[in-house]
Amino acid sequence: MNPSLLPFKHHLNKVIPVNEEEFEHVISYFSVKSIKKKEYLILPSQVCKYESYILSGLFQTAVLDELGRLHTLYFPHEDWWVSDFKSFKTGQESSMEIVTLEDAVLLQISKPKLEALYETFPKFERFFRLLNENAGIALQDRVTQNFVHNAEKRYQEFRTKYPSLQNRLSQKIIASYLGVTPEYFSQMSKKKE
Amino acid sequence: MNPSLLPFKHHLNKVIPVNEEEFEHVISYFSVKSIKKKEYLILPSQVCKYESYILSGLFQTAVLDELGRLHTLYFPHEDWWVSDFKSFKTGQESSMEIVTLEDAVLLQISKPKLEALYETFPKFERFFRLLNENAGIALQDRVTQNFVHNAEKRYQEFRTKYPSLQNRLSQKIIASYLGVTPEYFSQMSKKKE
DNA sequence: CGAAAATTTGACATGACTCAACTGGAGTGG
DNA sequence: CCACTCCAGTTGAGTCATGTCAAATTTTCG
Repeated sequence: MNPSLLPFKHHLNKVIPVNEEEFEHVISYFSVKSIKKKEYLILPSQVCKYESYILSGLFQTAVLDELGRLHTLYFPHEDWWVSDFKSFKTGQESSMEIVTLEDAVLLQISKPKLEALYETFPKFERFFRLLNENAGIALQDRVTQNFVHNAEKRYQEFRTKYPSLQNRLSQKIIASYLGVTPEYFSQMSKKKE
Repeated sequence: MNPSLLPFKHHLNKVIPVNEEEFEHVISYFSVKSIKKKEYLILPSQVCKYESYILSGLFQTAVLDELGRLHTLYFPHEDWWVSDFKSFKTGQESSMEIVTLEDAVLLQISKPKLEALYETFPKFERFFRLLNENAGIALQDRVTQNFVHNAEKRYQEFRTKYPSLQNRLSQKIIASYLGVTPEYFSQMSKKKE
């Protein structure tokens, strides 16, 4: 087995036990893709054709409002998945953009392949069920946080939750995740020293 | 078969084909529960022990902030599910409250029963995977809406998305869903005539 | 080095909140 | 069936968190 795929094997094994033979079977449904910093994985009005496991790299998934402002939903990074799962599931055009913030390597699976994999390896159905459960919890937490805390507290929460991301992101981009303007974010940070 | 269970059978059949025998098998894992208006299905610091399909009724799922203000996440109603799925999945104490806004009848399944059902009827694994996908999409839409629209537009969206709920909810409760105070909501509605 | 982008700063604007007072049902007990 | 209470809803004055715009400064990176 290609040793660069090891993180993916560990990722699977954290959720469902997979032996060597099964792993070879699963991996045959995926393809490797490299993508450079500042390239787009998805642009609005494209259809999301893949679910992508991130071997390395960092992304920003964001939506654009009518005034041209970008709002960041999350920052998918190594050992997690990236896609517009609404567009992937429904086949509709995406309304979000996904851009690479650091050079990345992905393992991609298309929808037909994924559906075939569910049939040939039913454990994968469970794997994606559990993945979706976790994603749902994270999203619900995000809705809750935005309700319950002001921008300053949200920033604190962000720092304690994702300490490793803090120095990989510009202030402008963190502001767009917190839902405030870069100007306000600047004042806010200054105040706290 | 008890005809009052028909909506549940249709609900399943919309996602996975289930014949009569299979349906009898599935239903044997569930129990019926009736709950009166203003009763609590979950209170903060309780553990959520069931996933509940709603045969009839209307709920409010909400979180309380440090200032004692209630923020509504959603309004589960007939032909959908209600639970604190984070607490259900992890076994941790819930941080939300789920209260009945109208008399309700539920079909409940406990975690051990659900796990047994996944084993005896693997199609159910797929059913819950698809359910979770839809829930994730709905939650992501909610995060997006809150970013992109101000309170007034969010109210318009709410009305077009859930026309049937509008007259079943008080203004105070709608305000807590939109993330504004009842006072501000009142002014906002007045302005729009 | 030079251009473009990120960040900072300050003056001003506004969406939304707070608090308090008032109105008007809805439900309850006598 | 009235009197009473209790919420929901309304209104208005004052305030605060956050946004807007524009200019200055610093950083990034080709």
